[in-house]
Amino acid sequence: MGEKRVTFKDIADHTGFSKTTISRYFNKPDYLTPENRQKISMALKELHYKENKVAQILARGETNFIGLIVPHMFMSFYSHLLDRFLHTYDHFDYKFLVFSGGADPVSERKYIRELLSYQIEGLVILSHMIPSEELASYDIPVVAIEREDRAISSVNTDNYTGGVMATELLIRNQCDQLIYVCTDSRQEVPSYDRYRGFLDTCQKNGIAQDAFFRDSIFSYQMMYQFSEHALNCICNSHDGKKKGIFCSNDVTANIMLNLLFRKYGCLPDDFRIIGFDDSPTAQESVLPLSSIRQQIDLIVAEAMRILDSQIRARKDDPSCILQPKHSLIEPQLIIRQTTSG
Amino acid sequence: MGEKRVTFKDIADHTGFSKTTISRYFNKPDYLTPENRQKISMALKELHYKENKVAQILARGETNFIGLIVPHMFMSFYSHLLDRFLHTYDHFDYKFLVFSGGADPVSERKYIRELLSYQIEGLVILSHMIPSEELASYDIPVVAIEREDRAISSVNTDNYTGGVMATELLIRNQCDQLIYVCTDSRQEVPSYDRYRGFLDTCQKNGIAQDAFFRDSIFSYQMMYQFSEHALNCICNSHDGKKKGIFCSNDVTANIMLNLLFRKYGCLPDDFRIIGFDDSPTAQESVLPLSSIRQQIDLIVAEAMRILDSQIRARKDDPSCILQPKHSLIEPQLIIRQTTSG
DNA sequence: TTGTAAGCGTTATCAA
DNA sequence: TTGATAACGCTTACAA
Repeated sequence: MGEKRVTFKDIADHTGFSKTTISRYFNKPDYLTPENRQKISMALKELHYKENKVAQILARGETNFIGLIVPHMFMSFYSHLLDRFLHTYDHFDYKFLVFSGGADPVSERKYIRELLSYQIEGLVILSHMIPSEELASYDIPVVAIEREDRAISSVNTDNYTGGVMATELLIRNQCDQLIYVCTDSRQEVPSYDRYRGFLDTCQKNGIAQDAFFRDSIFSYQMMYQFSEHALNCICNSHDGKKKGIFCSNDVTANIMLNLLFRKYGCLPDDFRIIGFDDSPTAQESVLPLSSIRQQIDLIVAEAMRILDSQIRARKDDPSCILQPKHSLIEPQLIIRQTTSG
Repeated sequence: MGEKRVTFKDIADHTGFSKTTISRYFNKPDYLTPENRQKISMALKELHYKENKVAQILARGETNFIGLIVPHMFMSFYSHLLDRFLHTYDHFDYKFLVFSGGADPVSERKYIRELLSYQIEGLVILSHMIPSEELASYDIPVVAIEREDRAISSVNTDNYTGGVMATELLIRNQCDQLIYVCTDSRQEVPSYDRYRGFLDTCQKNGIAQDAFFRDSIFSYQMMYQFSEHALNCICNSHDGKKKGIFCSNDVTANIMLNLLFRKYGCLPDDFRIIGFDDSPTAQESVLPLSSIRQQIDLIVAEAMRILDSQIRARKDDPSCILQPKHSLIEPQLIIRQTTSG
């Protein structure tokens, strides 16, 4: 209980070596003779030495900290991403200082200032509060995922292709009226490309299309109401047609499916639905939902590749300029029971 | 680009004060005259000073780091907890170093060693890999949530009461055959108390009961298969009775509900279902699921209260003994459409 | 192969 | 109200 901290000095005194030699035991063990290594090793155990990386940081000027800001964790997309980032520790040895997004830019700036004061070497940003130009101005490597990324590096799903895949599947399902339902109407967000892919594909195939956008959705309740409203409109406007609904996320798709299921006890033949993300919701819904999978493992791997290479570049040449890199990851079409083949 | 780090020394040189005075500007501003404060403030801006908390840690011996180990983030319970913990930053100023659980105790021990080397002042542990006795031996404040907690502090939902609530609701629904379906059979886990509450309530009311346990479930697929198997058994064994199914989590309950819905197009009248956690799944399922809510906000608030008080106690008296505290948080009965009143 | 001594950027203790 | 000076625990030239 309450033992004083054991330091290199204590080990040095106990073994008769200098602090330097103890340091070398950890960093350049080859310089020591096996016997001396043995001696030090014993002393470390006897005195219950515990290493202190804070001191090491100060001396070396490297923290191996990466800051990570998620907007929230209620969308499984974000928690899944976070999980994968944390697991990169096994490869990269970066430790993650994590913040869950503020309600406003002010508190998020506070988070970032705090992160910088801990000398983070890079930042992963999933939240949308701060414009990329400001993030770039902090002059550390930053990589964004599925958010506005004009001035910073980013990794995103190839949303356009995802939109095309979903739309083509609905067309193969003989739908003659396609509808895009979206819970975020901002054009600067990468996911807006899903709509572009949808539109182009409808046009190319000469299929009628319709779309519902809604902004500022902060809760499941809001999403439910919006979906219900959209579905009512769809039923009223496109009666008699075979309707293919493409939702910008699985939660919305699931709500649509549930509404139909409660009404008809099944997915009626004149409806086809596909979601986006391939989140757990997609397989857990009453009828497993077709979806466009975002390959989160690949997204994270690529994000870390970019971040790590920029961090290394900075260590070689602290004044080097950080060129934003933008990577796209292929989506995957996941066909389940709300569409056929 | 590539500016050298600006330190107190630079500010001191620039203003003609000493480093000490600059430090005081931040920590004891009252000692300075307003004019001098002004001068320093200007200099900080001109030179673009950025504070360095790593140096501060070393000098002060306080990190304000809390380590946090989640088992994974695929169960929304954990990601929700994590989200709430991160948000306590606004009250407590603790920063969280987060690890997502290892596959085995060996890698998890590595995480803990790393955390300790960063001089964390406390540990929140949600994963199950390391026995509490070992965690206690690290001699820093530790608080566990919904895991084995013999030797460490913990905050848990009052699972027994939760079990009673669920069971009583099913009885009020005129069920005459109750079934508990559980995806974790370890008796040392707090959630086992749900079963005890279930059993006692069945006995007290003289209602027939049955139970299905399965261990080592690592994926949705396994959970699905287990649920399907259990439901088949239930249908075969208890035909003609009104069956009240109490699932140890909402995901299992949702699977059961989906299986019934696909078969019958509705929840048949001789079935009632209730889950546990009140996770998003519960409201998103085809028929909104009744559930026992774990009050995550309260759990986290209480966990931080315990942790913070032990951390403070340790600062006053580094040799003080850490008495494990165990708190229970009341669950809430959430009645939705898979049970009535 | 090992040691000396000067950092790293703060804070704490005294003294003025 | 301010300033020297010595920590904090480790790394890193440079020297031996």
